[in-house]
This record gives sequence, structure tokens and C-alpha cells, in this order.
Amino acid sequence: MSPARRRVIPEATIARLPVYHRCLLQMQAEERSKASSEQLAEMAGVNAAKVRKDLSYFGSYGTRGVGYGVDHLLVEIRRELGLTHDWPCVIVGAGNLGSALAKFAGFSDRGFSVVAVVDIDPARVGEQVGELVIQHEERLAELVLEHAVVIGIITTPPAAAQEAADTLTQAGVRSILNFAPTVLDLPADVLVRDVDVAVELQILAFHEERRAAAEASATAAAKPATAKPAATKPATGKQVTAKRATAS
Amino acid sequence: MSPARRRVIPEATIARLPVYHRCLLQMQAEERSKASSEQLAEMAGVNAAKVRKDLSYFGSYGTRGVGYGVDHLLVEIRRELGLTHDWPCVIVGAGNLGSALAKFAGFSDRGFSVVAVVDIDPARVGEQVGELVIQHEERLAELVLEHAVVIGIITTPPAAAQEAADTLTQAGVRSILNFAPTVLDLPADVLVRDVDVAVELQILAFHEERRAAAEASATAAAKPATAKPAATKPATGKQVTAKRATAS
DNA sequence: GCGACTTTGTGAACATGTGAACGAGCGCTG
DNA sequence: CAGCGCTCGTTCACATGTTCACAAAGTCGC
Repeated sequence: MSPARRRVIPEATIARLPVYHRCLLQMQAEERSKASSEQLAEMAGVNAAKVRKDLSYFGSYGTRGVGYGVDHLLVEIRRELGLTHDWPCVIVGAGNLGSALAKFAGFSDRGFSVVAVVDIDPARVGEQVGELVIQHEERLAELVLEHAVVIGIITTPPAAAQEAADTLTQAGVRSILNFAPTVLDLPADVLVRDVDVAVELQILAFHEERRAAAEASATAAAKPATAKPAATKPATGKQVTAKRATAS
Repeated sequence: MSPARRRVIPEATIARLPVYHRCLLQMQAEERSKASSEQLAEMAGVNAAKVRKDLSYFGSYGTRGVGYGVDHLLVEIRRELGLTHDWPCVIVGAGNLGSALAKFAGFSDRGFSVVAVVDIDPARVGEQVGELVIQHEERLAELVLEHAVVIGIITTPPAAAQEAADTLTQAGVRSILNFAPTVLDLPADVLVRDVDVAVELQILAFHEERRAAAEASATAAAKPATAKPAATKPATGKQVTAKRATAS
């Protein structure tokens, strides 16, 4: 109800909120009522100061000397993330990935419900996928309006992605999760998040490549044997936790 | 063959390389031999200066007054990303997502080959998925060694992810793509990239929530009607391109 | 060959994000 | 109710990433 007292929240913080949310859910399941920034940080794999700073953007929900109330914090984060109400989504493209997502239950319990799946292939229309029936892509705009869809999920082949995005946008969707390996060209007020498995793999490959090069030059005069030195090298620095990289 | 002349490459640059790679492939398909940073930037949805700076980390592959040679640049990027040779991957967890990824052909042509799929459910072992047969998770370590697997892809339910990661790590895998909504705790020299669809959706939801709040307070005295104002609002600023956010 | 034009490569300002340090506030204990 | 220990919230310095602006270096036309 407070009018416009909130500050601007950094993108990096927003991206971490869902992780905190997940950790808090787990704590709640473990019947823990309090959580310190330290504990939350450990669980979320980040720095404790970062946790405190992130949470402080939304107000002072912690108690000094004690920590954060798990239930309370959950409610607040849920409110910030808009998880208190349902978000109707539509999946465009019922290929391997689209079908897998449609069947996947993991969203529904977090407020995301897939209300329709469409595909351009007439042969697939009518096919059952999870609890839904594939409809023809022609009906996309219609379905968006009918179900008040807010989020579009694009799982088409790259060539069809732009058109799907255009249709979604014209029907009023302004949030798109794009799995197609394409850069979508859309109006500035449409928020697109790209998820590309191939890109992720290539990033991993880059680091592997570098690692291999580093090891090769490290063992300069040593034997340039076959490969696969199993699990040697205690790495640089302390063996705390793996380097982490999440979708920004 | 140059020993260690290369500078340290920023993570943000690395994450963009695959996108440039993809754009260049498309240009190559269109028989274009030259590309300016401006054109590449437009295609990749980024700033032209960023393109130049990114590419300059690897050396001077452009020609002033002309641009970059598409073929040449492709070779260089491919070399940097280690796409010149094959990366054997293993998929742990043959659920909806795991199966979809296993069937998906999009990786193989970029140097990533899925050499094995394992699952913990004995009932699923032996099942055909794409060109592979599901094997039991017990054999994971064995399979990693046998096929010299470098990248592990975890698509198990969250509860099983840590164990899968441990097994992979102990077998020598140091690059993991984790689709499970869990923070993995691993040695520091293991590189983990998390891909979590629920997180992405929650980020979109956050912005939708904010947008709704902003619009509500903007139309202060106006009619607080039902919802769904279709496609009003020309947005703030110029209608260039959608805000973009990719896996960091 | 020379001058005009184009586009790269990079230095420097700016913006965003991170991590350490520390004061302020709260609960507990005696 | 005063002192003490704990943990939040905030400030500050630093690291990382982005964008601008411009000189250097090349091509092309004449």
C-alpha cells in the first residue's frame, strides 16, 4: 500500500531473490524459524554482506542480534517477486524442450501455470502433453487474450522465434523467456530473458580450453602425454566452494 | 603456439562470444565475407564499442576502414571457445528435461556430443532416448572415464543433484551445467553454471509486478478497471530494442 | 600517389556490483 | 536495569563492466 517509497533494486539483487526464496523454503521445511545472513549466505552460496544488502533494499526485515524470521522473510520475498498470485504462461513450440517444460510440474507450485501450448505443425495439434492439448499457433493471440497470459515461453526452432515473439508482443505480452538461439528484436518495453543451453556449454568449453592450455604450459618440460590426468591439481587457493555462475 | 601472451578475458566478454559466433555463422550462411562492428553489434543486440573491445582481447583480427573478415573471425572465435574439437558430455537424470536435451541435436553440430545418459530409476534403464540407451547411474563414474567426459549435465530432481555432482567431480569432471534448482557445494576448481527456469520466470514476474505497480500509481486518479490494457503505453524513451538479459 | 572517408582499437569517464569494516540496535543474563 | 555479545544495516573502497570519444590505420577514388 505504500505509494512509491521504494528505491530502485539492482538487477543483480533481483536475480538472487529467487535463490534466497528457495533456501528459505528449505529452512521452513526444516522447521527453522530464524536465519542469520551468514546461514542464508552459506546456503545460497554467496557472501553474507551481500545477503544483508540485498534484503535491506526491501526494508528492515531482520532483527539485530537475532537474524531474519524465516516465515516473515518468505512472505516479503514472495510479495516482491509477485508470487502471491498466479502468472499464466503460454509455451510456443511443442518440440522436445517445449513438451518437457509443459509436463514439468516445478513451476505450478511457484505460481506459474502453463495455460496453453501451441505449435505450428498441424500434425501435432490435438496431441496431449501433460494436462494440456497442443493447439495451433494460429490461435496464439487469441489464447493470450483469453487466458490473460503475461509470460510467453518460446521454444521454437530459431527461425520461427522472431515471429512467435512478434505475435506474443502484439497480443500484449511484455515478458518473454526465450529458449531459441536467436536475438529477438522487440519494442523496448518488452523484457526478454534468453536461456541458451548451447551458450552455457560453450562458456564451459572456453574455460576447459583455458584450463587445458594453462596445465599444458605449467607442465612445460614434463611429459606431454595423452590427456585426462584424472583429478590432480589442488587448484589455486582454498578449496571452499565451486565457482558459481547463474543466469544474470 | 604463442606461449602465454594472452591477457585475462573478462567473464562478460566470454559470455558474449557464443552470441557473436552464432551471428557470424548466420552471416557466413548469407555469403557475407565482411562484417563491421556496427553490423555485428546490431545483430547481437549489443553496443558496437563492446563488440570491438570484446574482440580486441584476442588480438587484432579486424581491418581498419573495412571491418572483420567473417571467415577469419569465425575461426578465431571457434578456437578460443575450443569448438575445434569435440566435448564429450554426460547427462545425469533422464526425466523430461534430460531426455529432451539428449534428443536435441543442436549441440552436436557445435562440438558437444552427449555420449551417455544415466538415471537412477532401474525401470528406465535400457530405454532408448534419441540415439542413446539409458544406463544406470551406478555406472556414471565408469562412463565418465570410459568416454573421457569433460562436461556433466545435471537434470535430476533437486534432492539428487548434489550426489550426482559429487560423483561427477570424483570421476574428474570439472565443468558442470546444473539444471537442478539447488546450490551445489563442490571443490573450488569445479566450474558450475546454473540454469534454472523457475528463477528466470521469477525474475520476469518481479518486473511484471513492478510494472503493474508503476502503472497503477501512474493512473492514480484514473479508473482502476479490471486489468489487461492490451498494448497501450509507448514506453519510456525510444522504441529501439527490447531490454535484454542473458545467462551471465 | 594523395586526400577523403571509413572503421578499428583503446584510453578514460562513468555505471554497476562486490566485499570488508564497523556502528547501531536488539535480546539475554546476572 | 546495566552490561555484553550477537547480528543487522550501512558506508566506503575496490573490482568489474559499459560507453564515449578519438587517434591510428587502413581502403578507395581520382
